[in-house]
Amino acid sequence: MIQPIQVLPLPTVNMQVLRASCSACSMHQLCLPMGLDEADMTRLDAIIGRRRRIPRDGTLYRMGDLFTNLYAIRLGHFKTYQVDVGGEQQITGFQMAGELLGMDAISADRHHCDAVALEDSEVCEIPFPRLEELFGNIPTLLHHFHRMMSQEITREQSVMLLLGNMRAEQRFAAFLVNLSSRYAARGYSPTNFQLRMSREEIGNYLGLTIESISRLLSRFKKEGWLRVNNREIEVLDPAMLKSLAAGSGSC
Amino acid sequence: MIQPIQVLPLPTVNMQVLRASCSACSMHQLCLPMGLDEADMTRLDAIIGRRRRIPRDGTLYRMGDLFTNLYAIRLGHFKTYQVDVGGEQQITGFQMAGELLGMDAISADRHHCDAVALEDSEVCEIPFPRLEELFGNIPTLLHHFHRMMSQEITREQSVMLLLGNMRAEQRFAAFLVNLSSRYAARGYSPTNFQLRMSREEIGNYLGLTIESISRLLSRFKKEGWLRVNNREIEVLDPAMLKSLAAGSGSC
DNA sequence: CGTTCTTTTGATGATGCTCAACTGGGGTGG
DNA sequence: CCACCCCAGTTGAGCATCATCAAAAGAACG
Repeated sequence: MIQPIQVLPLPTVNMQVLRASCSACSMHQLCLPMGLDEADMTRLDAIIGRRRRIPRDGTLYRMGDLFTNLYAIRLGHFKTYQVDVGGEQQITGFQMAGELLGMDAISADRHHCDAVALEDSEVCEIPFPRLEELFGNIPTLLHHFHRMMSQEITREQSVMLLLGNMRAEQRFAAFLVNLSSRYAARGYSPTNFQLRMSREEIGNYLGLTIESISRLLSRFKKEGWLRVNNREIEVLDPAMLKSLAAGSGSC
Repeated sequence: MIQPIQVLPLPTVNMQVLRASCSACSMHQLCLPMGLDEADMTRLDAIIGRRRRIPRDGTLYRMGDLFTNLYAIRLGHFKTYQVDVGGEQQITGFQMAGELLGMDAISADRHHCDAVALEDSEVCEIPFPRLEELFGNIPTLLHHFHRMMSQEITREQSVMLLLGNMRAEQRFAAFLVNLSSRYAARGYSPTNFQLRMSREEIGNYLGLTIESISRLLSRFKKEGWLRVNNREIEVLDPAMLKSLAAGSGSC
């Protein structure tokens, strides 16, 4: 991916103003501009104001913040989580490049969760009111936007299935299979990748404790299904993981 | 609600062709036409083809069915559930009048779950391609549609929080509080209502067993927080339920 | 090299599941 | 009308899974 050379005049952190361009972005086959022709992509580019860098552990938005933008992840990884009244956090998703953040905020005009970068990341800011104006003129864009929202709904339904019905082993296998396929869709190896999140974050997402995750990793390693080195994962037996995730663990 | 008098010429079940009219529907303040003026509501009415009756336990659509329509519930209650490879079902939601069914199907052009009526019900069929055409002309409608999809996303996130973080008692209290507030929004009593779903379905939804639900009901009754008679619920201590749902159960 | 945070591993225990028996209401047929 | 069945729900006893608590071992960082 070609990065324009930058001269940085004392940049305020997080506020790097770089022209975002969908046509030049390697993610445009997965992201919002999918399927647009040159002309329409230019019109989309015109409303995307700037790219914004978020450092590791930096917050993109917080629950309760006024909703003005959607964010397309251009680079890096994020987590989103809700905080309940008791202060407990529940991670509702891990997002990677090409995915859209903030769709849950449309309903109440305020963000419904926190979004935090798991590593140094970059997003494209998409002012939602201007995007809505574009919808009237580019039906393809609108349709694809609906697909992305719908996809978020089905993704969450799958997590509900996971949290409601699966045992620990199955949850964790499903988690790995999911990551694997998403990396594959981005042209990365489905068998060798880095976990960008801590054991604790994985556990939180899966409704398990950090200790359980650690034990599962150890066991999967011992069984020869994985090679594990800190956050470096090598999947040795993808078929086995898939069958575990499908629930045929004990059969 | 005024029902037009019908002469029924050997109606095929489920295929009752009745003109649906948003303007005459008591749910239009909650449903898709929310906020539309007379003229736009008429245009929406024009594309809504028919009302369809679904008897108790009748299937509105099945996972894998081609996606052609959204459905607005006019009357009655539904459940949606996913079936995993092992044949286990996970209920992903209970829907009531004024709510929209089928939004999860947009992403893949096929339904992603089954929708089944919990009692004799009626829906309005909304052909999605025609709705999309309308979006170009009625920005208010589009915006509200986005709010409804977004609301579904936040709803599911709350269920993830529930399934991932809460203990049984808290889950069940949250479930009751949720039902209560939805009935209130529809002008029904928030303290006296009928459960339309079985104990087993509640348990499935909450990631618990039927026995646990039964025990929780007995305990809530014993504590004096509820009066229970089969599926008839009377909430005696709404504040207590809310505080349980918020996680201050043991404090 | 020490400090701190993350992860691993072990021992113990509680929450909620499984299995089983029983109750009660509603419908059916004698 | 009553006997019976069937299904949904209730209640109890024992147990498994995963959480909790504790301690030690590795990484990461200055």
